[in-house]
Amino acid sequence: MGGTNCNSKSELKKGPWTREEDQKLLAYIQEHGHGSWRTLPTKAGLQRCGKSCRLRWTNYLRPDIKRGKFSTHEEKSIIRLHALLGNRWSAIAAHLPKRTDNEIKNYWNTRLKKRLTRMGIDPATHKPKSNPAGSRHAAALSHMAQWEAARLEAEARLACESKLLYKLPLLRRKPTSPPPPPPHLAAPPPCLDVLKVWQSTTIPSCFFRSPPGCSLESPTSTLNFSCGNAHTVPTVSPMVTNADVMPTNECAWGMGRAESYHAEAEGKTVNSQQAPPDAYVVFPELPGYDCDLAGPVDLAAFNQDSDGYSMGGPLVGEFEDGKNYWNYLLNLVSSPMLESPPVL
DNA sequence: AATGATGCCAACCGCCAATCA
DNA sequence: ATGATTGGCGGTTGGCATCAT
Repeated sequence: MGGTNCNSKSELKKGPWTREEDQKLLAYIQEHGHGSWRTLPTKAGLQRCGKSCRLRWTNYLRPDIKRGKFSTHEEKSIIRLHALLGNRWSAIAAHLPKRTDNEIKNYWNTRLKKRLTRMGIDPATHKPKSNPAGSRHAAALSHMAQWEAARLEAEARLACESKLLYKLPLLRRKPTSPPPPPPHLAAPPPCLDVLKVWQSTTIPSCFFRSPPGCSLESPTSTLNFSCGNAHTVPTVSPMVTNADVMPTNECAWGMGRAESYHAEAEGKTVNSQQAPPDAYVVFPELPGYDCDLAGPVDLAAFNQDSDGYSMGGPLVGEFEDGKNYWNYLLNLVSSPMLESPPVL
């Protein structure tokens, strides 16, 4: 077993790839596509196992891979995505365009994990290891624990509801809406990835069926929330009606019909259109809004950070000067004054 | 300059789930 | 229904580069 088994034939080459091997693999795939990875090495004239070829392609040779230093925003994204998703690198990579899961995993293991550890945060749980009570850090990290608990609760619930949604489309609230798309058109079952909650204020993949013209597809991940080219990452402001809100102990998750959206990229509006008829949005409870959400709600309005990125999350507004929790915490991470561990 | 420690990252390994025959 | 095959994922390792002593 073990995928395209690399152990069965001892004559197969291992170790670093040479330029010649890269060129062979690249040339073959560009001409024929990869097809079956098992048979590819023979056809391409490579003394490698198919699995090795696949990894070399997905992690290194693919033309749509962005390499090099991670930007500050990417770094922030990895941290908060990890807080939401844990070590699900492919899921994280699905939300970082052009980055591979391997690269993100390496970056986390070699840098971000250590940085969090230095701050006294357990990188596995994003909770404080030991912290003096009453400190600003402790307060922040206690919210992190609440967020984590809410995440788990929501994830479990949404996993159940994702099954129901196929049987009970529209949550029994919208009898005039169309049935779910046929299997060949359907997106993956909604909300198994709880990150859609976070995404719902940021990108159109919040729609169960995404609108055209956007993509957050990872070069490696098969978790496909994408729908087109990946040149830009638009900010999308869905308008939601007929929402159901499901409160939990600390926050609430909502689900509503996506009436319309407009997308922005590179600082300007690139389109404005009706949402697909079967598009739905999952979103965190909007602080200050009535849970019944009688009218349309602009999700983009409730939570953006100073960089203009939507931050999402149920804890907005609990911090002074309007900064949301995640932004606050991420600023802690990147703050030079916190390079050393907190004073005990 | 030599050597050991540490950082970094490409690649490998083993497991799992989906698909196929 | 079942076993084999395949592709994908996350954890781990090997080896090179850089830093510290």
